[in-house]
Amino acid sequence: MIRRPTLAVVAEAAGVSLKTASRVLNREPNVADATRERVLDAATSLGFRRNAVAADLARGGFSRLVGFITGDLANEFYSALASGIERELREHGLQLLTASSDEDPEREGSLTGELLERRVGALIVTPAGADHSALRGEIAAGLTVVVVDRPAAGMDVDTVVIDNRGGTRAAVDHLLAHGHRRIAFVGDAPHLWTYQERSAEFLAAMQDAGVPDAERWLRSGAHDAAAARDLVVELLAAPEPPTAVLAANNRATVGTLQALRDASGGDQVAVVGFDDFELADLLGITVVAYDAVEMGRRAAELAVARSADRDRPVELVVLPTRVVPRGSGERRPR
Amino acid sequence: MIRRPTLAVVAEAAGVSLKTASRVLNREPNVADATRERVLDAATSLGFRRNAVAADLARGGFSRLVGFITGDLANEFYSALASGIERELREHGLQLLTASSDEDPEREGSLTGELLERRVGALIVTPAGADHSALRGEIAAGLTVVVVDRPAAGMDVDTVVIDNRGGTRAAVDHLLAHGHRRIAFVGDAPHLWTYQERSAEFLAAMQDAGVPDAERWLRSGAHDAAAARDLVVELLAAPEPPTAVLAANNRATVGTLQALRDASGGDQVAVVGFDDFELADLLGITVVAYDAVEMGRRAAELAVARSADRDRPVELVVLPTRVVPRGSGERRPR
DNA sequence: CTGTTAGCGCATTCAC
DNA sequence: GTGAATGCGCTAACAG
Repeated sequence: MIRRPTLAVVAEAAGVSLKTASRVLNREPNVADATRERVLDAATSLGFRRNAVAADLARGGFSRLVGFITGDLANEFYSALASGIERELREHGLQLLTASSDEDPEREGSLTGELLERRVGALIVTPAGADHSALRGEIAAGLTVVVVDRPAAGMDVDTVVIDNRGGTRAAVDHLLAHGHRRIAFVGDAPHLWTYQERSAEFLAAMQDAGVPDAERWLRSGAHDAAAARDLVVELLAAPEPPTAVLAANNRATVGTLQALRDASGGDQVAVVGFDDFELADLLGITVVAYDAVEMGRRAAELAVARSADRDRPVELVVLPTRVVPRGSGERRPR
Repeated sequence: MIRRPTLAVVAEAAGVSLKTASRVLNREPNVADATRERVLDAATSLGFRRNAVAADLARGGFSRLVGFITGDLANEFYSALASGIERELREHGLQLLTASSDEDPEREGSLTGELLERRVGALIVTPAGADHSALRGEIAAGLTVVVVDRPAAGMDVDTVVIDNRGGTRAAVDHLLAHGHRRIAFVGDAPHLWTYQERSAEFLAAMQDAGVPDAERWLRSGAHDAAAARDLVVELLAAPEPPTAVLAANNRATVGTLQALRDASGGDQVAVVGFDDFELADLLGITVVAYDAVEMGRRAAELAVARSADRDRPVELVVLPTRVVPRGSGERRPR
């Protein structure tokens, strides 16, 4: 285990002071070309590599790391976010530190702590719980926090979300335009902000279309595909079965498709899913799509901007969605 | 922007020396209970948070960070890896630093540099290129490197891969057992180690089965779904069209399915895909499956083990695969 | 059980 | 253009 050369060693080898070596390696001006080259030569021949840990400590304040606390890295939505975040950070010479909360508020809290110990310059969070008192204190202490996917209740921070209401409205209108009236909404946990937004807009759109009591076809609890399937099976067996289903997220879509595959006449039921997925094209599933990578990129952008200017106004970025027709959403009721 | 209290401040508030405060906060023994409590009280009331940057520097050597260089974080395979890695690292008090190489060897090199500056204790890499000269030097200098998914040519490091040959053999045998002889293999870029393993075993298995000239049905270049589709379309139009297709990765599987959907009689062709995917179940696609999260976990485990014992023998972990029959692989030739 | 003395590797004054 | 001195916040020997 060889010891890495330090700046001091490089400086000595080049016959200059530590500070001059530091200037060269940080590309600072006011160094004679000859000196610069001597230092550079010494550095490469010694295999010097700067120590970012020491540099960050010396500089004081924050490190050049940004933390990302996500619900579940293995979920394709969150990994798309991470990908966009990482790409944008890199442009600014920042590195990404990721951590999974497993959607557990308590874990989210302890992860926040660990990342803060690392003195991250900013924290990008997909809030799991409702209580962010810990974070609030940190923000007061100067921490940059950006929230993605869902707003953090009661916190005045930069936020990036998609246009949940617009997407839902467009999906419902799409189905209405194809002649459907009995449209079901299959959503996940009622306490999620995205559920609330989407379900509320669903009801509003139905009401605007003159369909009374749309609550009949409103279901929640589809936190996974199996639960969604059960909900759809039950809907189909009810007195007034829906002729179309709006699945409120990608897991709900999978469950819906499973239920329809198994049901007699299931292939007659129209389906629109929220969230695009790779095989939707192959399966011919109409979806409400948006760009998750861009979402991450924008979040990172906001984090960088606020770190540079703590006094800028808090921003709320709402990304557009669009309906992508692929067949399943264009079936007409019989 | 408030200044965080340091250990020294906490110590003073508690009326003890810096070192004693350090002992308490690091849960070291040999501190009187009364003292311990005084320090803890001071720490919490001051809102103290240890500075991991300073701690790592003082400890010297490496930081408590582990780097992961992946091909593309947005790809579900890599994000599953990342998820497994992160989970295992957390158990050991380590944090994960992720970076995407975009499968570009040059980028892989510069990312390696950046992570090393951060003094990561270990590097987990999905090697993009063939040249790892930079890494080799670092390993000599004491860096722990673990390689996942594909071995790094000419480097004697801990490695985690799946049983590509066994999986391929099982898939071919599965198709043979269902009566197929004209089996096609649709693989991605020929320079990829996984391609070489899988294609070689495909040919060997065919030969063992007494099918001559299986090269007729061997294709490469399916780096994305569109390319795979073209390859399959061409295969089906040839004089001796295959009655079954073994798609060598998840993108190839998608392309194959697209081609079969569009071809007349395509629904007669059997399909087995390498790599499982969420909707394979719904689509009834038989696949060669394995556990990518576990793969990441094992890699992290190896990284931790080697960091603790630099002299342990280099390990090669080969994870099992299994054929999951779902219908598409059980069709018999007509 | 507790405190003192030195650094870790670098950046940052301020001189020269 | 260049350098000497000082400190970032903490850990690590040693002493007491």
